[in-house]
Amino acid sequence: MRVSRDKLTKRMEEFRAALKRAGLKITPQRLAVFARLAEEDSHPGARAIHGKLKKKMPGLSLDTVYRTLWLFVDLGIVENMGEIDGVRFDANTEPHHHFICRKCGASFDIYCRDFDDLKLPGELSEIGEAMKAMVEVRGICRKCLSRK
Amino acid sequence: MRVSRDKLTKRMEEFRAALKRAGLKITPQRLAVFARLAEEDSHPGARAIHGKLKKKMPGLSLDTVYRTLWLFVDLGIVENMGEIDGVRFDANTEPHHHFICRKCGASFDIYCRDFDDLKLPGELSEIGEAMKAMVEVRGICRKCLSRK
DNA sequence: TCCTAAATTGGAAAAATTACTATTTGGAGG
DNA sequence: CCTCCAAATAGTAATTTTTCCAATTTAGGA
Ligand SMILES: [Mn+2]
Ligand SMILES: [Mn+2]
Ligand SMILES: [Zn+2]
Ligand SMILES: [Zn+2]
Repeated sequence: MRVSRDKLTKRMEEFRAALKRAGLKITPQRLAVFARLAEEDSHPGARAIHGKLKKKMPGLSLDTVYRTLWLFVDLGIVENMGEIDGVRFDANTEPHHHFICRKCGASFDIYCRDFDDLKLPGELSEIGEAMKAMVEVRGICRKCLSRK
Repeated sequence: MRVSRDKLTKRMEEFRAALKRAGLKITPQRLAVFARLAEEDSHPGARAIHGKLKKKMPGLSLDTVYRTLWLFVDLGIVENMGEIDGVRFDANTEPHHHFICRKCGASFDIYCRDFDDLKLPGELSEIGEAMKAMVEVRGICRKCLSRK
C-alpha cells in the first residue's frame, strides 16, 4: 500500500535532518533507498529494495543497500524486523513475550498477564485469521548497557 | 536459564503425543533436537543447536536439524522467531504493530491505539532498558487462506 | 525377524549478508 | 565556480545461513 504524499514528505524531511545532524553526506543512493522504503508500508528486505532500484540506478551495488539500511537503523529513522543472525526457535508454548536487545540480538522471555489476552482490533479480519498475539519489547540488554 | 523438571517432562510428553498423532517416527535425532530446545528458555538458532548436539551425536547433520525444527513448527510444538527470509526494514516511525503470516511470511501494519502505550512490567529493568514495545500478531493472511 | 516407507547423512548448491579495495564524489572551504 | 579529500560507492570476493538431493540407514508395523 502506498503512503500519502504528506507522510512521505514528512519522512523525507526527517531523513534529511537526521543525515545532516550526523554530518553525513546526502547521496543519490541514500536518497533512493530511503525514498523506496518510505514510499510503501510494506517491509521489504535489502534484496527486494536493490532489485527495484536497479532499474533506475543500474550501478547501485547490493553492498550499498545493506550498508545504507543499517546506517538508517543506527540513525533511528528505520526499524529492522526479524533476528539479526537467522531464524530462532522457541519450544516454550506457554503464553509469554519477548525482550530483544537492539545491540546484540539476545532475546529474553517476559511473563506478563496483561499481555496474554490482548483484545485484537476487529479490522484484523480483513488482513487474515489471527492465531496468536505477543508483545516484543526492544531495548538494550544489561550486558550491552554495562560495556557501553 | 534452565527449565524446571516438571515443565520439561510436560513438553517432552507433548512432543511424543504430537509426533504420534501425526504418524511420524520418534527418532533419536528428533528427540535430541526437541530436548535440547525444550531444556532452555533461550532461543537458539539451528546452528547453535547443531553445534551443541554434535558433541554427543557426532553424525548429526545440519540438514536434519533444520528439517526437524521446521517440522516441529508445522506440528505447532515449536515457534519460530524472526522473518523467514532475512531481515526486513520499516521506515514507518509512527506507533504501529504487525500482523505476520505464518505461511508466507508477509507482514502487514496494524494501527491500534490500545497497543501503543502498553504498560511494561517493572521486572523488565532487570533484563535491560526498554525503548519500545510492539505487538506482533501471528496467523494466516487472506491470500494464504484462500489458496488453502 | 523382516520389510519398507520414512528419515538421516554428507556434500553440494542456493540464498543472504558482509568484507574489501580501487575508484568516485558530495560538499566544505577558498 | 574550482579544488580537494574524507567519505561513500561499485564490483567482486568471502562468509554465513539455509535448502536441496542422492545414497544409505532405520523405526516400527506386520
Ligand atoms: Mn520465548
Ligand atoms: Mn510496519
Ligand atoms: Zn545486548
Ligand atoms: Zn500468507
